[in-house]
Amino acid sequence: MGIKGWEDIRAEVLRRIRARDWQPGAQIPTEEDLAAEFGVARATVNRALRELATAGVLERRRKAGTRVAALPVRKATLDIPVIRQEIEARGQTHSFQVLKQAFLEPPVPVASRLGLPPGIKLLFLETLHLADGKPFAFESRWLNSEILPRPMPDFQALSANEWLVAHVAYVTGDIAFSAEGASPREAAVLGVAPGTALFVTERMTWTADSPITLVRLAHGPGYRVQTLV
Amino acid sequence: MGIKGWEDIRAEVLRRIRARDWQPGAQIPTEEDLAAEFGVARATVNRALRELATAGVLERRRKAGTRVAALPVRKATLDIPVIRQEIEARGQTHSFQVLKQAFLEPPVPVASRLGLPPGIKLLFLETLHLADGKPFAFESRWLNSEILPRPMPDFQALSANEWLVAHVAYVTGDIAFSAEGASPREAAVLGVAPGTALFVTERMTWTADSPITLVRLAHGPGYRVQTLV
DNA sequence: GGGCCTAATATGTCTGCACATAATAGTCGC
DNA sequence: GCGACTATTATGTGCAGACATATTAGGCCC
Repeated sequence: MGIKGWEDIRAEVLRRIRARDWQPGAQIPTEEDLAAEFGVARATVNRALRELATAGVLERRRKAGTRVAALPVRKATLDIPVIRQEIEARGQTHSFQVLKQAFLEPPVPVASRLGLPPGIKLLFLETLHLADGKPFAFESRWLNSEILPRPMPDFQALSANEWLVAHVAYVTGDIAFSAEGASPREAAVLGVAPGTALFVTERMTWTADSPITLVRLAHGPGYRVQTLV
Repeated sequence: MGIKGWEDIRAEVLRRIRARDWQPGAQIPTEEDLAAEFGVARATVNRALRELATAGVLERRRKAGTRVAALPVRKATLDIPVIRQEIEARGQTHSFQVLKQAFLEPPVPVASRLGLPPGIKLLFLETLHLADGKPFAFESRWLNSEILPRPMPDFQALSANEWLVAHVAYVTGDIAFSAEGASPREAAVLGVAPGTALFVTERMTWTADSPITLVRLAHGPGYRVQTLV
């Protein structure tokens, strides 16, 4: 029984917060005090409190101490899997069709978001992803062609996303979600009425030096992104 | 110069992965080897690799060692702020109107998602959130009335969300995002055309023992949820 | 080869100590 | 009282060593 490890300490601290022993905004005892109370080393308490701080439950500042977050900015973590995995996880079969592939000059907003000077040509790909043969998501991708090898990979055979994951350096990037009405083209491709609410995911990725790709994924009705906190 | 702390080690490991010195799926040296190479303690390497593992870049298993994630399931963290903070962060002023407040029997899906037997009455609130006086989001909330004090707080004065944050034990919950067409009522309240694509956030929260609230927030056009990885 | 047990091994965690760092609280001079 | 400096303090990080635990690899028997 009793407190055994940092996870127990995290649980106990959470319990006290939930039980309102420690109220939002209030200061909690120092690491040293807690370490003494639980009979563990300070490093162990530190680990537990640090985890709670990155989860947004606690706010910590040197010298000022640790307090319970007053307005808990909930930090939700989402898993963003590769689209094939996402479909297969539902027990469906993934397939895709490349609808368009061309070197184009990107519109100015795209170029500027990628940090590229206007006038450079990028590889533009339009892909329809299917789950069990039914339209699942419509992908439009701008791809920095400088990172591609010669000859170019065959994106008809392996989706651009998976090729990138396997062959290009691991990337950082940001993701944005929004809702948009289906354009006539999107409506036709996805088989829905124009104006239908689509869930749109936009991802931009880059390496340290250069941008890689800007993807827009439009998902048909019924699509949800879910989080378990 | 040189490696100084766990953050430097994390950066160096990331660099090697990006440079494809260590390829996706490949095994990387053990903590002990890396500690020797960098001239630090194993605990320091452990800290760096652990962070990369929780970020989804590495996969670690006891005895089996550490390898670069083959299909990096990107883990994105989102900040879910209180709506007032969200609006004020844009430099706008938040206000809200309670459009409806009543004790109602919830529809079966709502009751079952909250884990409540059918027939129980819940407090139902409809609130319109405004940013600089313009409609920002439409909130529909089912609230477990058992957790409310007598007399009931005045939700016309303080939004239900903020009252909960301040007065109810810290909660866990899950969040889901989707896109939906505006119902006639939502369209009227938000001042958009019916069928307009709305970005919908659904949150359910509960304490250890009992459910607290189920909220549906419908955001007007232009709303985005963004992540910095 | 198949199945079971055992040893080896990499990560996971803890301790006790130390020093670094940021930020507050207090002190001093005026 | 005010401003600048200094001391104090809580957290942040580091180290070396130890033991725990999960999992694999190898050996053994059949």
